[in-house]
Amino acid sequence: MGAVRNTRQKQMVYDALTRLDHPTATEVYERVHSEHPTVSRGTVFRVLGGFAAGGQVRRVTLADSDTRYDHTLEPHAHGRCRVCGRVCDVFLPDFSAIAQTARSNGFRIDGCEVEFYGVCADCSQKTNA
Amino acid sequence: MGAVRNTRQKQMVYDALTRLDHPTATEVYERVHSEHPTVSRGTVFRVLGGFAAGGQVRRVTLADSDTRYDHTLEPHAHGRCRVCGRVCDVFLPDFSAIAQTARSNGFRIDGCEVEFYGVCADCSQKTNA
DNA sequence: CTATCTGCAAATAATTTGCATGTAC
DNA sequence: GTACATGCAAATTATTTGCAGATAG
Repeated sequence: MGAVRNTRQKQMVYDALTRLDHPTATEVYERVHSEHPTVSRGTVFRVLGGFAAGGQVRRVTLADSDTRYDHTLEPHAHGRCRVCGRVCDVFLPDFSAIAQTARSNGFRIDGCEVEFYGVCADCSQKTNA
Repeated sequence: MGAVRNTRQKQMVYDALTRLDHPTATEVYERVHSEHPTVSRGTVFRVLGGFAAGGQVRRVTLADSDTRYDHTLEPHAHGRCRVCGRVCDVFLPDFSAIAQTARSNGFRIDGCEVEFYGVCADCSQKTNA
């Protein structure tokens, strides 16, 4: 009981996730569905939810948009470009100093989600050219 | 043209916001509506959106929940307690080191939203008591 | 006065869910 | 064979929007 099964749909969802850039569930659905029209919306949402619960993918909630999914598990923050809207990965130095400050506020940190706003490398280049 | 007007509804929404702890738009609506049944859902959503656009309040998007609103404008991060679910304010040391690291990734930071997960002071105390 | 705002109710849009059928193991 | 997974379509839920009447300045 409780055994998670490996299905074609799960493989297709995971595959689409790796080919897309921080997609929403609907974007994953559209990608999978365009290639395999029998796959349903409900399945894509359920599969992504299962992946997130199982830790195979990371669920990302950023401001002003739907829930996104990220196949990169290495801890990292996200940057939202104010010009093109793209979501970029931002790797950070370690958080020990922050965790310590938070602890002095009484909050014991064991995980985090960080979203930065700014301008991505591509847009920065175009603007300054 | 474009002048923003001061209305009773806006005052009530702002007042409810300050009395609630990181509420969702629906929670603000329920609070306002319970005291003034004529105020509509649409108005509360519109007023909160206007406040956020005007910078009078901060819109906060955290994982696994609806959009929340925060009347505290001083820059700060949020902690989500894994025990009681409460959203706590977490004030951070300055981000200059992080901003510099991000810049070396090509992303120019000009704002951020941070959510930490962990255990809040109250729950920490109860657990260890 | 008149541009902005509000109330209402209908429209959107993301996500969830019930149920009968399909299929991994 | 059987428990878990899927497809479908309906249900939920947060949020948005059109429009006619109300009101702030």
